[in-house]
Amino acid sequence: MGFRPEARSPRGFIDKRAGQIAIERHLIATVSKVYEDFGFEALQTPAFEYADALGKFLPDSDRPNVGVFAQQDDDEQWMALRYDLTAPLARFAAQNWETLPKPFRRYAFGPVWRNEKPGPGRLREFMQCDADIVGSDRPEADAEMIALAVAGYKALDVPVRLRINNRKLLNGLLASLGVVDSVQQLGVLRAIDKLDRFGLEGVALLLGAGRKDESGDFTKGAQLPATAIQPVLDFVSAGGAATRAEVLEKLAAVLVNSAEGQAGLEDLARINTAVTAMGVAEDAAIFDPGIVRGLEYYTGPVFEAELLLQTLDEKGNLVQMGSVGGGGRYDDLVARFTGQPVPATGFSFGVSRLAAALALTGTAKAAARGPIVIIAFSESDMGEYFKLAAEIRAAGLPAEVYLGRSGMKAQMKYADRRVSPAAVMIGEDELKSGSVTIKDLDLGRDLAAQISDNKAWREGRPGQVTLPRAEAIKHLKSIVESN
RNA sequence: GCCGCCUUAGCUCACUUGGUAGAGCGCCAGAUUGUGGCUCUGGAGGUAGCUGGUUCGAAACCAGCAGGCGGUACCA
Repeated sequence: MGFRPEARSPRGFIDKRAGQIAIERHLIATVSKVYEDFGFEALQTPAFEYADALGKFLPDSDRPNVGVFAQQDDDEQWMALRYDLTAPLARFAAQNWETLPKPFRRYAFGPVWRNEKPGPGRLREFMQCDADIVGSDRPEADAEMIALAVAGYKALDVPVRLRINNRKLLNGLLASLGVVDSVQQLGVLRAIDKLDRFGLEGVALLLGAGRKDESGDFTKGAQLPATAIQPVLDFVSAGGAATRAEVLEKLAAVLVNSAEGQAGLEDLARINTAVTAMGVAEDAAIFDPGIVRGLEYYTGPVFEAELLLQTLDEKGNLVQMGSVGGGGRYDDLVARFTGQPVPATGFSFGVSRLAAALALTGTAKAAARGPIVIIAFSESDMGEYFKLAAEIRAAGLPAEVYLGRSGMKAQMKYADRRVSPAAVMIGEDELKSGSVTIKDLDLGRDLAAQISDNKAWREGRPGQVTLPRAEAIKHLKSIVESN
């Protein structure tokens, strides 16, 4: 033999087995149903888009794969795998704008790819499930995204708190403090975004000179003067109030001399009225001025879904999951294509992260049961086995004939490993008497817990019955239905 | 991208300051002509991440690279 490749998946990419797939499918099906209930139509767009359609992270010939996975088509045009579902929607909406019913409400799910450093809970290929409204500038459209998200997590039975902010508040704050330099503005927003990780003290350092982290690395701050730092801290601290209306009152006091801030508060007030009308509880969706999200992308209200479950890894360490969904208003995305301003707002469920979190917490246990396994005794009787398999399948139960070449013991082990409900034996004895032997593997496992002697275990044949061939299907059904 | 730690069997890890590798778990088989688990017995499986250097001799010491973990930056 020559070169042998190492069997491994590329970093940041994972294999998903039956259990994980079942969880993801459940999540997507449940969320899709909620989206459809809210009047969103399904849309599927390709994995690849022309790179210029994906937005500002354009690959160029020097650095084609920064952030995205890109390649050149044979006509030399750059194509890239989509990094979210929103950019393809903007492209689709622009391309079909004349004929679409407006406002256009669509949902979509599927994998997205990001070419960046992977980490726990951060893969380079992951699943999203999005709903967006294109063509409505009403705050009530944002309110509906919030109600939709809350309904989605509720349908999934996942405890989540939605945190809501408005970019206009942040812009108003910056304006009232006289922060006009765009680099400094970004610095302030990034500092605020770190609130949940570094606390008020950490944010204060990042707003000022800068902060040194545990590894000794120094992060340069936004260089705000001390007189400007305190108002920012006051602003982000205003989220502590009990109700949405109370948070708005506190923020109004901080933002008195800012027109844009007042406009942002007006948006949030109308959102509050609408979500309250839709029955969204105060603790399910809160206003939190510390939420920032994607810079230079969102233009109005922004949302982030925080998982309220503590997730532990195999070693019992607390896992920092990050947000399990988010969204907001992005009024400039479609305009990139058409030149016409088109307001839009949306929400995205982080399906892969949710699935990972649920798998870790055991909330969704992967009960991936195998098929009924028909033991293969002899070459000459294979026809009998397949005949029975067909009958079992016709009765609506998954079944397979063992197709390896190992002996009886290995076949039982195989059925055990597949987590099969039952093994079926048609050997010489059964053929002669027109019977079948069926072993209930779950029952056998339970009975075995009380048997330590191997001989008793083998000869006792726990969970096993031999009965007339005609009764096989009925018995198998009762076994499957009992677990 | 930057900082720190790490890399030995499929997995988790040992190998007293350099003398060419071991355990547990897992896997396969037998004890048990047609029976999962337990127990016992046996077996397979390693170029010690890669490349180069120091040395009579390197898994161990040094350098570079790759990969992993943690932090940080970025995150549409």
